[in-house]
Amino acid sequence: MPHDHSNILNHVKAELPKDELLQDLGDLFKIFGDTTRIKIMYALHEDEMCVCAISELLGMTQSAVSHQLKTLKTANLVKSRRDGKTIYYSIADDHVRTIIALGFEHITE
Amino acid sequence: MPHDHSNILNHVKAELPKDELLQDLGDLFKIFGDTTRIKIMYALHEDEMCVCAISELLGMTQSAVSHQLKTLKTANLVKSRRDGKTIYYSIADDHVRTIIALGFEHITE
DNA sequence: CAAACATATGAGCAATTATTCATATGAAAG
DNA sequence: CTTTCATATGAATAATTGCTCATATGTTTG
Repeated sequence: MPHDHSNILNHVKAELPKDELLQDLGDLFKIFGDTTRIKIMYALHEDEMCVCAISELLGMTQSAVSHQLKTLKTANLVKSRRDGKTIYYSIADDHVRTIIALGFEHITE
Repeated sequence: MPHDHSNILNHVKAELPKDELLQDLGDLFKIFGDTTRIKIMYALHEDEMCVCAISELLGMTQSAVSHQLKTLKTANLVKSRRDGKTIYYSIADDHVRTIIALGFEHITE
């Protein structure tokens, strides 16, 4: 007879947030889970930058960077402002900085 | 003539961690970027659990759960101990809890 | 030692996704 | 109003990855 877990299961089930929320949480971290996007966020850590500066920094196509910036913006991780022809991107809020900093701590110990 | 970014670029380049580290950081978050793994980590939030309890909780194959637990363990996000036939998994360190909590904050505001 | 239980693992398939390429939009300059 | 610069976007491709299925490993019990 396989062993029983009803005690633990009932307890954990009560604590576990709704599926939809956990899905959103996964989707959020999925966005952090790409080197290009991490580099972009790290680059914007201190100051705003325009798209072509970012592509130059990363040695990547303007198109590729634009695609990723859109992903980041949709997730409210970066924001943008227009100044004439150029568009400047910057970090949307401090959660982004803190999450990255924590991740950094984890891998560098 | 395209506009120049040498000032910003020099500054940011100096601040940016090495590629390898940023890659590792992305790889770490990639692991948080899956609903199943998020659920597992959340379930282990308070207490340890054995593999079959986790699969029962998530309504997933033991095999699928085992595969994900391996991923989590390789990344030092969970640890395990054996007690007879069963193996209990638990959260490896507090970074995991904090990172999830921060992600939660970000999406629920 | 054989049977039952708990977990791990390898190969394969299906789905997701990051980049590229071509092109579109939008703004300033001449 | 045409050209140039800056950015955005859609479609297609290549690579990654989560799950399934079959099977292996490890542990206890009879």
